[in-house]
Amino acid sequence: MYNNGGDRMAITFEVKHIDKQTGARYGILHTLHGSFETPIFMPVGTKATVKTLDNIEISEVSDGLILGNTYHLWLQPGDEIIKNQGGIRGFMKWEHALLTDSGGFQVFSLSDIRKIKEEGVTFRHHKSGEQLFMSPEDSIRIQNNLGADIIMSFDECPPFHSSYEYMKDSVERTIRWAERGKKAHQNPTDQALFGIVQGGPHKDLRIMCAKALIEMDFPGYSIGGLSVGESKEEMYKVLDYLKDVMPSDKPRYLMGVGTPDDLIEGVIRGIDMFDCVNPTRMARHGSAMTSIGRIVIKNKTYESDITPLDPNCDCKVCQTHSRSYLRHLFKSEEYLGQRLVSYHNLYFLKKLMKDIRNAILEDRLLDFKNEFFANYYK
RNA sequence: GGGCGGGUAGCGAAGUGGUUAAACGCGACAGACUGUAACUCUGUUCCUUAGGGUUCGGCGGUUCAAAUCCGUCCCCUCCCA
Repeated sequence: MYNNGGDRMAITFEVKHIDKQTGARYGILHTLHGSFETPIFMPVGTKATVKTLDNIEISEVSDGLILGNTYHLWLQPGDEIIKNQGGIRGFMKWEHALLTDSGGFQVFSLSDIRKIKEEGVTFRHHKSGEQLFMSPEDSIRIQNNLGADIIMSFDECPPFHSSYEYMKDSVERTIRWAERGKKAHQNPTDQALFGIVQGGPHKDLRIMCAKALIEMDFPGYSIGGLSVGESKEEMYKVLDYLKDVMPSDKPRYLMGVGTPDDLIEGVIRGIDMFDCVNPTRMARHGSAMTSIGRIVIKNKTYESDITPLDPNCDCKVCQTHSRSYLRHLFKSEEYLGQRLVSYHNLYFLKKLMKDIRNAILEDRLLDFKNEFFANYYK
């Protein structure tokens, strides 16, 4: 259908409606394993598991598109093993769509145990200490083996407040790596490779990076290097810089963002796709996302509270269990607590994205935002 | 009845004369968490009107100074009768 050249495309993207109040986009993202309404939130399943949940539950609390991670699956169990079982989809028996991150984020999160060179990144294995090396070509090769519908360029995710000189060098290298990755990509008709825009807080570097990637013509573009410790204002500013630079007919993916307020603000700034570990990590640490704000379910105040986690939620956890019971599960270190709150948090974001999409279709996203924040604190 | 060891903050447990309100662990109470090195990490945890005050089974001593030394009493473990 929308495939430029006549060849099969791994993904196609249609923008169906633009919200008159904010300019936010409603669209459909077609993959070979399902079509998805956007804006969409994608739960993170780093090691081919959305922590604590099984596939049925993941299906219930996602729209059918989840993440895996190149670096972690490369180390364990190894991408060849996964390839031989039909990729991540066959390996974990996930019937829907997948996206893999390239390992670029680990260049940031594992910064103490890695070295960056033009050729690629040397890591020290975080458990064994063994020397590892990943080039942009390696990352793509591994992602070809993992077989996700959407894959990412190998980038450097630099600290947000690196010096301008460092950031410029880093961005230029990330662009070269994107080019190398694109050349190494073996099956672009099955897997859509996205370029990742870096540049920290700098408008000129962000725009330069975006333009260079657009020149290479990727089927979608990611925005990286955000939600790494900078303020929300700084993050929103970067999105504003890029809003009119990024191609309007390609999906825009804001990597690593997933607080309710950031999702709304991101959508308003033209973002179509999000992922984040926040809902599941917070859940495992005993915090719930609710329509009135964050609830730390471990707190003593919920000891005898027989109301549901979120009184406005219709998920099975809120329909069944009390805050008192959930708090008890956490205080007594029972795994079920982590599972139930993970389920609820993802459901909450799924519902939020649904509400956002409806608001866009009805040209009232700004009203929706104001209503949402009227009840929501923190 | 005799002998040994012991009683330290909510619990466990260091400390055997002087920066010791007392290590550390657990528990408790808070906080953090945004492309997952994460069931992880951080802080507080005798009282306080924040100046101080009162502590290491009880009472009484020694000393400039005691959880630490001495006497005595109470309680606990184990062993012998």
